[in-house]
Amino acid sequence: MSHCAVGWHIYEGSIDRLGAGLNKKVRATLSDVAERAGVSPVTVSRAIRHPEMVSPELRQRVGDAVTSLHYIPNQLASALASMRTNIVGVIVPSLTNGVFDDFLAAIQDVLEHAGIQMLVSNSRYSEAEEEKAVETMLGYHPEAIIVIGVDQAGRVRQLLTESGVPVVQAMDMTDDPIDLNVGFNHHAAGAAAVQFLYDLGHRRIGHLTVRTDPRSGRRLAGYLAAMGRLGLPTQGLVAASTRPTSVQRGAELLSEVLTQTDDITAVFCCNDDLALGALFECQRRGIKVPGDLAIIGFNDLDFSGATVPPLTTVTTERPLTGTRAAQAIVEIIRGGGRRATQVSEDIGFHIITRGSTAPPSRPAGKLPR
Amino acid sequence: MSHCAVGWHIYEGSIDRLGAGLNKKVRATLSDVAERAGVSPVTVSRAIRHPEMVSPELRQRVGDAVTSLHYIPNQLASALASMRTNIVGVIVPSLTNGVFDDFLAAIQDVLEHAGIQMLVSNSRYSEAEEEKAVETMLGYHPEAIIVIGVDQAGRVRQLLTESGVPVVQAMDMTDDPIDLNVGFNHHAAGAAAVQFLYDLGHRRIGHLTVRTDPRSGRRLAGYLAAMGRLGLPTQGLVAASTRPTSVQRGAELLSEVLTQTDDITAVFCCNDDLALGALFECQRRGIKVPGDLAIIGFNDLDFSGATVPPLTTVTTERPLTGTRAAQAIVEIIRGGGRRATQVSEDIGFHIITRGSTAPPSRPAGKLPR
DNA sequence: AATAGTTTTGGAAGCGCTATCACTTAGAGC
DNA sequence: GCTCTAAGTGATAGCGCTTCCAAAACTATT
Repeated sequence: MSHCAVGWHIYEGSIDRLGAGLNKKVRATLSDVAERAGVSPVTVSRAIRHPEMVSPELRQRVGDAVTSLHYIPNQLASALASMRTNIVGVIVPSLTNGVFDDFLAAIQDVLEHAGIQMLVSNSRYSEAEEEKAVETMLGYHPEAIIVIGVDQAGRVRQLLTESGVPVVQAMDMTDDPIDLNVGFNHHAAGAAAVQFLYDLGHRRIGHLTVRTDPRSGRRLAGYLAAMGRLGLPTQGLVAASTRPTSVQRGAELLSEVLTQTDDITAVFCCNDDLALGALFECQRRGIKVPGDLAIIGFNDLDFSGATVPPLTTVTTERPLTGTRAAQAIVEIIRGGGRRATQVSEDIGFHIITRGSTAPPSRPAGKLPR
Repeated sequence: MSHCAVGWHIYEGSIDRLGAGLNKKVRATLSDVAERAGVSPVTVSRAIRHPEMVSPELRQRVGDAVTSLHYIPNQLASALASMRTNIVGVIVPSLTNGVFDDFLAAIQDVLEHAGIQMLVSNSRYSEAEEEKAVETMLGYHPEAIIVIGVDQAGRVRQLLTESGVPVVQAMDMTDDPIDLNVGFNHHAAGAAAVQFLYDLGHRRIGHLTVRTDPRSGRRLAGYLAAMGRLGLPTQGLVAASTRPTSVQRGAELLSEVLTQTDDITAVFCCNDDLALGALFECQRRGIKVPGDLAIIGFNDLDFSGATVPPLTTVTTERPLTGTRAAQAIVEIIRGGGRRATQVSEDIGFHIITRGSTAPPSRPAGKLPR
C-alpha cells in the first residue's frame, strides 16, 4: 500500500456486486501516520488524543506526519473503540418552524465548544416519526438525546428510558420527566396572556391556535382556564387549524373568528406567525391595532419587535433553553455520567409589552367591517 | 454476560480515571441476539440486512430475538465494517436564517427515504468555521457533503476535493464546481429584479443588502450591472449592513437610503426579511406601498404572500434545490459511485408579481416625510 | 554502580459489525 | 443409489481505533 504526496491513493478495487468501493480514494489511517512518523500506531493515537503524555519531539514528528498525509481521524472507529461517540441527538418536530431554529443554534454553540457533534432529526410533528427518529438515533449511540416536549409515550418513552443515555425533554415542563427537563409551563403562559389582556380591561378575548402539537394545546387550555376563572365566555372566540402554522394561517384564523363574533377587543395568538398574519388581516380590514383590536403573540420571533405596531408577545427564551439543555448534557458527559445537575429547570416566560396591545378604546361595540 | 428481560444489564465496571462507563447500561449486541436465537452472529446480521437470503423460519426466530432484546444495530460498527456510513453531511452558514430551513427539510425528506442520516453543521457565515465543519464532518466519513455556495477556496476546497466523496455546492452556480452544483445565478437574479422594476417604469431604484455572504454580494453586483446597463445612477441608492439579516435591519436600511435620497420610487431588497422590514418602515412613515414606493424582495419566504400588500419577490426554489441535491447524491450512492448524473443543474428563479410592486404613480417627486 | 522510580513507547486484544468464502443440508436428476 | 446444484448457515478475518498492561528508556537516589 503506497501513498502519494496528497495523502490518498487510487484504489483499483474490483467492481463488486454492490458497486461500492469503485475507484474510491482511500484516506490515510492511523497506521499510515505511524509509519510515516516512524512510531507505532498507539503512539500516534496518544500524540493526538493526549499530547501531554508524549514527548514534545515526538508530538512534533507526529504532527508533521498528520499534516503531510492530511490525516483526519476516523470518528467512527474512535467511537467504537472508546465507547464514546461525542454525538448528541436532537429531535425536533419541524425544521421550518422558526421556533426551533434558535434553539438548535444555541445547542450547537454549546456542544461545539465541547467538541460534540449534533445529530438532528425531524419528527414532523408525528409520534410515529419521532419513534423512528429515536430508534435511528440510538443506532449511532449518542451520548445524550434532546427531544421537544414532554409527551413521549409508549415505545418512544420506553426506548428513551431504556437507552440508558441522558435524555432532555425541552420546551415544556412535566412532573414526570424521563430524565432531565428544561422548559416552561405552557398552560401558565397561556393563562398569563389572558390575564395580561384582562388587566388592560379586555373582556372579549379571542384565541387563534393550531392543533399540531401538545404545547399549543396547553396554551389553549391555559387560555380556556383563565377565561373560565375570570368568568368570561369563550364560545365562538377560538379558531384552531389542524394545518401547520404560517402567517397566512393567522389571517385565516382571525377571519374565522370574525365571522362568529364582531365584538372581540383582543386576540391571543398561539404564536407570532399567527399574530403577524392576524395583524395583516387587520390592516386589510381597516381594523386598528391596538385601538380596535389588541394582539398578543407568543415566542418573540425575530420580526416581532419590528412590526407596525410592534408585537406584544410572550417570550419563551428558546436560546436559553437550548443553552441550558446542552450545558446540562455536557456536564453529565464530562462528569462521566454523574448527575450533579438539577433534573428539572423551569426557564419561565415573560410578557414583552409592545405596541400591539392597549386598553380597549371602544366600548364593547362592533369591529369595523 | 446475562441480560434481563428489558434487554440491558447493569455493568458494574471499575471507576476508571476518565469516569466513563460508570454504572452504564449496556445494549444488546448482535452476538446477544445470535445466542438468543440459537444461531451465529453472521446469520443474524444477514437476517437483518438481507432478509431474503435467509429462511423464513429463521427470519422469524431472529426477529423475535431482536424484539425481545430490544436490539438496535450499532451503526458505527456497521459503518466501520462495511465502509458505508449512510451519513450525508450538510454545512449551512446559518441555522436561524429561514432560507436554509426549507432547503434542509427537503434534503432530509429525500435522504430519509433512502435510509440516510443527515449530519448538519453550522459555519456561521465564516470561512474558518466552514473549514472546521468540513474537517469534523470528514471524520464521520460521510457518503457525500452538501455545502452552501460556490466560494469554497484554499483548504476547504482542498479538503472537499481530496476527500473523494461527492460534494454538492448548492444555492449558487459556478463554472468551476468542485463536483456537483445545484443552484441558480444570483447575479442574473439581481439584474432581473432591477429589469422588472425598470419595465414597470421605475428609474430611481434603491437596493438594501447585507454583506454576510457572497451570494448577497452577487445580487448586489447584478443590481449594479443592470442599473449601469440601463444608464441609471446608483449613487446613494444602496444601503448595506455588515450585521446579519433581520426584519429590523430592513427598516434601518431603508431609513438609511432615505436619508440620502428622497426620490426613489422602488427598492430591491436582497431578501424578504429586509423587504418586510422596509414595508413596515414605509407604514411607519406613511409611505404608500406600492404607490409611493414599490418593494421587491428575494426568496419568497413563508410570510411573503401574506403581507399587506403581498410582497413581490424573486422565488429561489429552495425546496427543489434541496431535493435535487439530495437526489443526485442518492443516485450516486446507490450507483456505487458511478456518475450518471448531470454535474451542474441550474434551478433558475422567477419573479412572483404580487401587490408590493406597481408602476410609479407619482412623477419623479419626493417621498412623504 | 546498582537500585528504585519515573517517564515514554509499544504489543495485544477487542469495540460490534460485515465481507468473503467454506461448509452443510435438501432436493433434483439420472 | 449416486452425483450435482442451489439454498442456507457458519468460521474467519478484518474495518480503524483505543484501552490496558508490559517493556524500554531515562532520571534520581543511595
